[in-house]
Amino acid sequence: MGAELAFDALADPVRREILAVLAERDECSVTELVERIDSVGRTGVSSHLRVLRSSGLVTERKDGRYRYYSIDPTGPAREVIEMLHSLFQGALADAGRAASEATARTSNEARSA
Amino acid sequence: MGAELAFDALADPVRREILAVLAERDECSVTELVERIDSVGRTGVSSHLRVLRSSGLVTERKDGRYRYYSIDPTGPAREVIEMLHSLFQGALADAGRAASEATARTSNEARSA
DNA sequence: TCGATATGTCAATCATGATTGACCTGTCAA
DNA sequence: TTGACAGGTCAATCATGATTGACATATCGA
Repeated sequence: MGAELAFDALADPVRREILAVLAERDECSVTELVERIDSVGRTGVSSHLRVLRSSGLVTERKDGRYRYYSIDPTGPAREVIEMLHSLFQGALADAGRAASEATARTSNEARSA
Repeated sequence: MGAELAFDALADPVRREILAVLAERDECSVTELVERIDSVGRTGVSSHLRVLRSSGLVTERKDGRYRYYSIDPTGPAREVIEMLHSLFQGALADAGRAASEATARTSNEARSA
């Protein structure tokens, strides 16, 4: 449910760039973000922030005329990571088991870890 | 890099549905997938499989006239999960300290880093 | 060989989203 | 109060992608 919007939000490279900036700084005003992001202008950043906000990946704190954005890890972000684990970690376990069996039988390097 | 295509591939709900089917079955032919996926027709499934294939999230094994698809956890999938961790786990650690007693009832293996 | 099956590809259509300039609102500082 | 600043919203443009029917290719079975 929430993961739906989150996956969509994560698909855009500009939004991932915004998230990366927010990840290294604790909080960030919109102007700071605009200074950091070169690929789009202020309107674009604002538009992407709306998507990130409504997806639940970031939170907004209003203080005077500033709006401070920060990453919200308690929402769909966790859901997304758990979904990816359930999608890929099973096959990862299978691949690991198959690789160990293969290395046990024949010393053959088929997978690059 | 590889994660770029993977994030894009993961954004579509039909592709996530395909991945979910592949996650519960070990291998799957295209026809099996088409039977499982109702939202799009055979051409759509094939188109989505191409995106998933070129993103590195799935692998293809050809056998006669069948093509068996399976999840590839050794590629960008791992990269995506790691990137999401680096984006959200810092803030998650901060929030987790405050809610550590709340999450004590569920077994979390996130601490085994 | 011939027909049926499995699957990919192409072209066209259609919907969605990214980007931007212009404009509006609210807030601070003088 | 007024001007400057922070930020959102709107309408328009433009690019990208999702979907499908038609066609092509390859393989199996009779």
